[in-house]
Amino acid sequence: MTDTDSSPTLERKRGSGVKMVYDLLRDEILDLELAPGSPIDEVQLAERFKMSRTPIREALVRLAGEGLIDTLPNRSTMVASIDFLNMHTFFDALVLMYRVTTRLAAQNHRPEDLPIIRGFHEDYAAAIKSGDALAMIATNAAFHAAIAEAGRNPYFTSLFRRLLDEGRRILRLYYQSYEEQFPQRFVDEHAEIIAAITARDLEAADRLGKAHAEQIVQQVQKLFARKNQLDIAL
Amino acid sequence: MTDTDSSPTLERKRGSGVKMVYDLLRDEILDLELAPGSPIDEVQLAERFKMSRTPIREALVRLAGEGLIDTLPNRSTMVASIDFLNMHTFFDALVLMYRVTTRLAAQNHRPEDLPIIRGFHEDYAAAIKSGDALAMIATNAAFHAAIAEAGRNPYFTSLFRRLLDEGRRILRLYYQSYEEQFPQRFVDEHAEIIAAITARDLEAADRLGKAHAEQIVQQVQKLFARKNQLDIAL
DNA sequence: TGTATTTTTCTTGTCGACAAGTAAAATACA
DNA sequence: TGTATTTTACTTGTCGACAAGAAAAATACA
Repeated sequence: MTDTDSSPTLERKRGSGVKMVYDLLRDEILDLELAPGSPIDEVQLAERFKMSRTPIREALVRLAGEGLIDTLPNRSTMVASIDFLNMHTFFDALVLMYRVTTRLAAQNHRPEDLPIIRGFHEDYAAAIKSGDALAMIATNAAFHAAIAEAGRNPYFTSLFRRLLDEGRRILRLYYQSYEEQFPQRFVDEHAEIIAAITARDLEAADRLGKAHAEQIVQQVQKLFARKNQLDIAL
Repeated sequence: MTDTDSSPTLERKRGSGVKMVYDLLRDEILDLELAPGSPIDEVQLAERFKMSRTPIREALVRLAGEGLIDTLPNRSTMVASIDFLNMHTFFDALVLMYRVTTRLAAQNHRPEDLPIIRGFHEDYAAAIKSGDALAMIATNAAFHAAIAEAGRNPYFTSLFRRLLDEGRRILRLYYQSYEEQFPQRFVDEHAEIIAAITARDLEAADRLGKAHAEQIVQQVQKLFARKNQLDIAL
């Protein structure tokens, strides 16, 4: 039974290997299961996934293209480090994309987009209630990604997704050490944003998106400052 | 002499093959030497560059990551087509990035950035004078990319580069059929932008960047409309 | 003991070959 | 002649093996 079901070698469809490796490594990187700077070994991955190095390599090339891993030619490849010194450039880009995607969603959304957005909104509220930090991070990102999709500008959406990914890493960094809650206020702000989008109120969506983004940035900076303080104290 | 110098097979350094293929294909795609939708054959490229399919493949994966080629699994891979229907999303993103990068350059540039920007400005003026459409397109993109670099936000810079690439393709599309000149006005606007950046005048840089971008968008839309008119007439 | 040089080891980059999957061509059939 | 089915041809995806480059280890030398 288990023999035929989970056959040890190959029961994989032809191009699915790379996607599987790509998705899994991506998640492990974003959840900090693979620490920034930690080495990535091709043969090790090949053994782990029971496939040759070729598809592994393809997945790594893709991850490198998105800046999630760094490659030193002829030497090693490792998980991209988090650039604390230039964190402000990240915040700048994040705030602007929150604004733009929310505004565009108010302008371009279609009726069928709203239930999807509301669904993630409820997931987020549930995550807040349960106090599951990882779920908060993930559902918040999904909520805003859905809004961006409704804005229907693939250039903004792809940059925004990249920023949300990077944000997932950064938040994970803090929420693994400190049991901190996202304030309830964020849930209310999400509700306001949905209302502005539904009403097609561009200016309100813009303003709320900006304010919400700045709240989140402040929250992260507060954690950042406190962590530094503790680090110095220890 | 020529035998040892240009030895027919391998005198290539170890990781340089992919880069060469990547750069060359990228240029051919952006200059429309490879038409959108035209097929890309791996073995053909392997023969052309006298290397195995592996490095070719890696270059293609990278190009696919940047959206320059589309891959149909198990079937074919071809040059990405230009999406005329959603051109406005491209223009929206382009205008915003012009604004943001120009503003940030006014804020964050260092003294050593200015000569580089001025250099591309002169190249652009020369291209306008000589009437070389391709050089106009290339030097204009280089000018604004340099400004973006001076703004020192890698997230904006990378999106902006992607947009400038796509713009290079679109402009190339029109300037191959119509011998049109970029107006002299663009040169003057470039000079104003440099002045605003040098003076660290954020608001002026923002305003000029936006106005300049909208000028360019208008220019393209004018060509676009005229082409459609001609297409209908024929 | 400390430094320079050689050797070894380990990782990545490239290759040629084969297998899987798809589209086109050829064949069979009505 | 027109359609369904089989066969062929061609392209991509994967594999195992080998070669090049760089770091680490070992050796030689002062």
